[in-house]
Amino acid sequence: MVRKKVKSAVPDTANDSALRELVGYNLKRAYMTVRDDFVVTLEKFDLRVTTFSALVLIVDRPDMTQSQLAEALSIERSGVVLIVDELENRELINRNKVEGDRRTYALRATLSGIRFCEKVTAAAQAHEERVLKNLNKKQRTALVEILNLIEAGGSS
Amino acid sequence: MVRKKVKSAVPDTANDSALRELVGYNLKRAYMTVRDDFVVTLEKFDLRVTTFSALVLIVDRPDMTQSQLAEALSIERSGVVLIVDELENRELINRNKVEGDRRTYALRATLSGIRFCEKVTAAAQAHEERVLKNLNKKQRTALVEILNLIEAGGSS
DNA sequence: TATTGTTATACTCTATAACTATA
DNA sequence: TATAGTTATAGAGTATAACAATA
Repeated sequence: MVRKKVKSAVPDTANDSALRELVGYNLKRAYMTVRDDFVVTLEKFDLRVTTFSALVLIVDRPDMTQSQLAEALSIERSGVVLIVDELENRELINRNKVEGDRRTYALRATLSGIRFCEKVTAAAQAHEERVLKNLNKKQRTALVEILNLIEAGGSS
Repeated sequence: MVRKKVKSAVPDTANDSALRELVGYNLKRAYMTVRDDFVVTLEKFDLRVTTFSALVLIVDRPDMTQSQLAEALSIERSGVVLIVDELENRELINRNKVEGDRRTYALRATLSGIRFCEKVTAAAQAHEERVLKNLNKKQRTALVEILNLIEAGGSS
């Protein structure tokens, strides 16, 4: 049977006006919107968001260690192992020996890793255009500035 | 041994400048900052974020159904069952019979549920003050406006 | 046939803890 | 003693799929 309201005091949409009073709720909703589209974007490259971030960080900063990567990604070292394993198995990065400290690896992107990263980054930029199409340049700048103020407040 | 750099071309902090170019990355970082503090805030009430949202929605809109709640929370109906179970076990809400459709429940907060919700909401507002302390009134308004533009773009 | 709520199960992501090898 | 990386395991949170009751 098709849903049919005959008479009722109850509307059939939720009322989230109280939650909307919280900035955090609006932040979460927008974040989810962006993330959902980004996840779909990265699926074409068989990448998860964190794996993409890891690759970009390694490309951007050759010879970083796994512990530094864990710190940057805000995850545990044990989680980094799996991510680095995958990137290495796909020959996008290498674990290189470090002279003077045989405990650590210097992570470095391969040539194909760098090229791959460039392609994915282009797709990420297209994703951003898509998902931020309602915002003009000034709004995007203002948004990032405010977001960074929030992030800066978290550590104080 | 204390970590001691003698000489090295490699800085010991990560470089996320490439990721910072993506609005989504800044959005995620700020979201994580806010969420982490909110999770701690809600722990005192033995609530998870989604359970809190569910309670507020039910208080705000008496007699909504579980399916409507699932839609509003953007989760599956099966997940709502567990959340409603918990809220009901804690006597914060009731599952009431609906005349004319014996399949559905009308969810309604109890008196103590409403009072509890008010207390948690006050704590949530204090949390927001804390986490948004770096933003003035104008910035908060601008932020929500821009976030809502992003969210609106997701459905188009 | 379609929908609501339910259950059982599986999956994704991450944390925790214990371990090794090195420092 | 402390640190880097590793492994095994567990937990949180959610989705999927199948089901009974009802529409």
